Amino acid sequence: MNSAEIENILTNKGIKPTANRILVLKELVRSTHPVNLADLEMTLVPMDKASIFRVLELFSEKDIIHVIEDGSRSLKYELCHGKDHHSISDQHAHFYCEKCGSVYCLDDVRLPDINIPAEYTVKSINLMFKGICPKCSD
Amino acid sequence: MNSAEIENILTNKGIKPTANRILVLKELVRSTHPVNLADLEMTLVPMDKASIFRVLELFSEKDIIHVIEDGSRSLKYELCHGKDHHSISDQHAHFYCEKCGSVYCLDDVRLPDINIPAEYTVKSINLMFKGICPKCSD
DNA sequence: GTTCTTGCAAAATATTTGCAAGACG
DNA sequence: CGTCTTGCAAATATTTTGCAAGAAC
Repeated sequence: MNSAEIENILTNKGIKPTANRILVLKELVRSTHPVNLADLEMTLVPMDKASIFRVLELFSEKDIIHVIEDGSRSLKYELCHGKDHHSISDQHAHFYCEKCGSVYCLDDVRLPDINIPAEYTVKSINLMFKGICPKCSD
Repeated sequence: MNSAEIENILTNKGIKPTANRILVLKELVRSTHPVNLADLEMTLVPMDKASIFRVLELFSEKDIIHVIEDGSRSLKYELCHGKDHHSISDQHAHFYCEKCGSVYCLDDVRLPDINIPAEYTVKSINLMFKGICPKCSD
């Protein structure tokens, strides 16, 4: 994905494409795993933690990224993969390895049918499996 | 559930039933919603936060309780309901209200079929819906 | 010049550990 | 005694906010 495409995503969501926002989005596009704030802080060295945080907050509001709670005691962020970069159906399951701390996307695990009472307005879904990953069980 | 039964649960799991542990377990039995450390700290006033924490840690290891991450930025604890006070199938979905912070147990939502690769050892599952609860959408 | 964005510093929130005193057997 | 448990205090880890300087338009 080139810079023009990155900027398009932002503009389409009504976000002004500042340098910092492009940096963060580029990094999220590049990432194959969900990443946390500390990860991004290391990758985007010139940028301040608080600024990264605020960009992520913005992206989350605008449904560009998903926020994942994997039990590692730190939030992880991941690009939405949906065509319009957001939909509940886009949300997929994750596997958190309790040993190495890696998070894997389990694209093949279907989210369950949502048969919860209509009075509940569902905005997002998090399905998290925890245990030991293949690498660590060797 | 009376004190003898509470003590039995502990003894059956190989846990010495100290006064503190009985206190915490009783409170968890009484709770209809998952509770966090701060909740327990208020309910069990004479008891120290660190001690509660360590009891919860122990209970979690011994599969007496589930630890739930609902996105509220604080862990919630809930008694396992399984016959033997633990099984993955016992784990059910939860709904977190982003407005009032309540967590509801959605006993009717089935966990999805676990068709993830066999190389992954699944130890626990967290299925979390987030949005607005009936009370808050009125 | 008014609004939006950024960096620095620090606050706020939660979790987790060190250690010595006390309980238990 | 020796081990396990507890309370107090403090360390850690992360997220989140206040504020002033700077950039954008």
